[in-house]
Amino acid sequence: MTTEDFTARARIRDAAIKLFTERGMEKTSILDIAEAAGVSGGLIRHHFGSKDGLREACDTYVFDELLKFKEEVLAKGVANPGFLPTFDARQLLFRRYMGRAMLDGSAAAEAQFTEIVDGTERYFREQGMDMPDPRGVAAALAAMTGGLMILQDHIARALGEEPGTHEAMLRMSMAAGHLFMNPLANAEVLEKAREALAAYERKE
Amino acid sequence: MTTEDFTARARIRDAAIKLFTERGMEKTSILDIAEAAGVSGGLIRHHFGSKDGLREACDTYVFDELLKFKEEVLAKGVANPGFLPTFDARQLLFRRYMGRAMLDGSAAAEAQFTEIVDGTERYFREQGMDMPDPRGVAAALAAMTGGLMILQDHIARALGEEPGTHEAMLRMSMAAGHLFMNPLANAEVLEKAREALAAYERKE
DNA sequence: TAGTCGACTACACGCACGTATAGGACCGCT
DNA sequence: AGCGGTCCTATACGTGCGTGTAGTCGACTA
Repeated sequence: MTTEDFTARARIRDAAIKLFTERGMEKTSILDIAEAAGVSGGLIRHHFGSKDGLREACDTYVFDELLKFKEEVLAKGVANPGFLPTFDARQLLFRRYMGRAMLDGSAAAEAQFTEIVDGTERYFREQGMDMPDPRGVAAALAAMTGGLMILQDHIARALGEEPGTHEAMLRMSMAAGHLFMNPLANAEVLEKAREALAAYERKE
Repeated sequence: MTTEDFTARARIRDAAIKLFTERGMEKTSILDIAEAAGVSGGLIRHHFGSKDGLREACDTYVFDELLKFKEEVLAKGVANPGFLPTFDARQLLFRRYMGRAMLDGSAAAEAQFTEIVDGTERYFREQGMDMPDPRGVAAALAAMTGGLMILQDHIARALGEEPGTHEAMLRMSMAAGHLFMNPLANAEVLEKAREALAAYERKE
């Protein structure tokens, strides 16, 4: 966290990121953002040209911030492949934003996804991890962690926890960690999955 | 697949599910759906009352269809816990629809998520699988598979495959299968994750 | 033939929202 | 003082879209 930025432009951007994340792009009007940022609607146009311009600015900002954080972590020597639990509220928000942005089809979000996959694949190879399709696994992993981010409120609700709370995040992270560190399927289930796949192959 | 339903009502519902899934609820107008279904906009209102009514109808329909499929699978004696690969196009569409619906915050989608978590947790217990927080793991698993569904186009793109094709789905499924059946982290990474978590715990 | 009912269309209303414009307040410069 | 530029507000415009209404057509009933 550098020095706080209290300019109207920054306030608008932050409010937009928050509201876009919570409600989605379409359900958030410029006036909503203006109100949340304590400015007039016109000022948003002045600074960002249009709603789409604001969205692009948010995309690249979030993208850059996440990249910065990643480099920071790497500089510390922690070989973080992207799936370790992170609790920083700001970063959680940004990851969620990216999740939504991917659904709305933003260029920056697509680039971000590819970037994550690239990095994870590289990590797999550097660690000398043995798997049949490293890039495929990296992509699946990125989507899964994306699902955790995007659906975190639903997870909390299903667990009877208050969404966004410390407890909910902790429990989710521990559960995800468990999944990543323990094989889920036993031999029997594995065999059934193989059969199902083979049946499909035969049919088409 | 039972006998096809070619009534205007069914055509509207199917078109709505398709467009809602592809573009999202907000970006799809009633007129778009009407055109896709080959009817007038007014007829949608006649049958479903409002756009929200149409959305609810879609929700419950998709919900029911997925439930039917699940029962079908269970009747066949396949102990499918919900994370085995499924390639049926219709079902894939429905799962994706649910993923989007969860983000838009629909009551039916929330119920569906909880239902999946319930079923998965029950499965864990029936199989006697040993884990510290079965419900937490079930919820995380549901969110992860949800992420795979929702972000499947991005996965395909990152893999250089055409979205929605046989190859893309197969590769994604195999990769996901690999993740579920093999521990991802080695002892070193595991230790680092623990440290990160402990550091967070100390701070807050 | 007359009457009713559901399926369906055409069309107009009203509102919300993105966009555009004009102008005021404040600041730095000469 | 005068001037230009930037930040910011207030307000008006256009339009896309959900909604409401009126009305047509065909099937069924008596």
